[in-house]
Amino acid sequence: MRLSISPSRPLDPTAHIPLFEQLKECLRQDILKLRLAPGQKLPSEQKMQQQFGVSRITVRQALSALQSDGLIETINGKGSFVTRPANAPRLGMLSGFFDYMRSRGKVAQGRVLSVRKAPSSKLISDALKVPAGTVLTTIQSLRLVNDTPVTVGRIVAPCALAEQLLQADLDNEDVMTLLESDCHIRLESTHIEASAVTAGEVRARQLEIASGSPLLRIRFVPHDLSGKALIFAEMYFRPDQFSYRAIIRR
Amino acid sequence: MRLSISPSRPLDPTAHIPLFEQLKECLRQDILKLRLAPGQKLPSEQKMQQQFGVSRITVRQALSALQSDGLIETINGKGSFVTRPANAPRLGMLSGFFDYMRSRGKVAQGRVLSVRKAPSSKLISDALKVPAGTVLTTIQSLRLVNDTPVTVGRIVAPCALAEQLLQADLDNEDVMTLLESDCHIRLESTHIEASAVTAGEVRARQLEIASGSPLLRIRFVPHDLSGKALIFAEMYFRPDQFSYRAIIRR
DNA sequence: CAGTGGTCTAGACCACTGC
DNA sequence: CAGTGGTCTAGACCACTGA
Repeated sequence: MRLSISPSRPLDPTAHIPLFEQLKECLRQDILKLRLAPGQKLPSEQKMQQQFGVSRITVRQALSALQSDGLIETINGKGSFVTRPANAPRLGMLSGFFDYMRSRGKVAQGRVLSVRKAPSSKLISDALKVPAGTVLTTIQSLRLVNDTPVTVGRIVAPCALAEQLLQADLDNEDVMTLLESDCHIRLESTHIEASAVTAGEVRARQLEIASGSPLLRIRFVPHDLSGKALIFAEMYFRPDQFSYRAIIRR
Repeated sequence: MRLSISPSRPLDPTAHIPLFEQLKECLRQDILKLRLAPGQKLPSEQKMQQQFGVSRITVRQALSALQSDGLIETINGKGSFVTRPANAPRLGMLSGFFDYMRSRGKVAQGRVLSVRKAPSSKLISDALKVPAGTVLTTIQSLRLVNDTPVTVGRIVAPCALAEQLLQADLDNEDVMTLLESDCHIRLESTHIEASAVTAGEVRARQLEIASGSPLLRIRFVPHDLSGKALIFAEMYFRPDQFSYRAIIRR
């Protein structure tokens, strides 16, 4: 049996970095690099004391920090476990469009309209912090609830990531959920911008409303734990069918 | 010298509640009830050890919990201090409308249009969790940036709180900021709903746009640390002048 | 029952602050 | 310099889990 943890004694008491920080960072890397997979049990506190040659309080200090970062959860009498990305708190309602609708007994469906590769515009390369003109994949999609169109939008992502998303169940799950569950990415924060626009000819037809109607536009850019922007998503909502809700803490 | 803390020995080792929890709750109450004012220094860890008869680690466990709740901040070599509400992290951009505009070199002004008392509608009594028909005060206001109208909206609040807000500088500061700084309320979370609507005659005239233009509507309901809803605010923004931005973590 | 995390103690050394 | 928080140790007892 091998609960793999990096080298048994990576800690350097002479460094100017606290031991518990070193231990935390060590475990953090194990988790991010999937050496410790989601759901997996960490070694017991006693094991870590011996393995790293530190006191229990130091071990617990590291675990406590990881816990408040949402990377692990500890259960009394059982142990500490790597959290599954899907367990992470919801990023506003946006990550739960499908969940939200389904929980209200509505039938939600998605449909990919088109997939294209093209050099990125300035708006998007700024948001994703890639050089202007980088070739990115754009996925256009439509979502319906009870056969009524609710939102059209696009996801712009690096081609490799877009491939992964397209192989996943983009028709029945939210992008944010897929990033976590299928792409094994842990989201740290999401930048959101909300505005209102007038529906043009194309979007009006897609959403089955009169051209000139108001639409709620939401752009969101999720970032992973290292702070990297992952995708640029832009959705246009029929305001009579959906409003965006979020709870912002502190 | 009197660094007042509730009774010197409120802790009950025989209770089924951890000592650090009891100490935390004790300090928390002191802070919420303003026995410890914002900015004030807490007794040193050593003092608290003696005063409450617990070990230093237990004291630190309580302080650490208060710190992650945002109630205190500790500074090496100086001590722990009650955070000033204004120091609390911003609740999205909404709490910083004026700050945001000013930081971009724009001149932002507010203007109270009207103040009225009336029984609350269902929408609002649901949001504030007060009985339907409770008499509340509604404050209508307009905000301009560089003499261009940007947003009209209303704040609905219990009459006592509305009085406090009206006596404060509602023309130059955000409601959320005033709740913290002038009303000494600590905000814990804010529920936000964003949608898009068509400007009617009245709002179109107020915002100096064509009737029928799209408007961004944002409703927000801030809650204090005890979970009580404080006010109901609804703002209509000209989307060409302002878009709502927020960062949602984890 | 053994293994696990939850809580707590007493005591130590260090780095930082301000006088 | 004294006072403060930051880190760390060794050891203890408890409550919870699962075989």
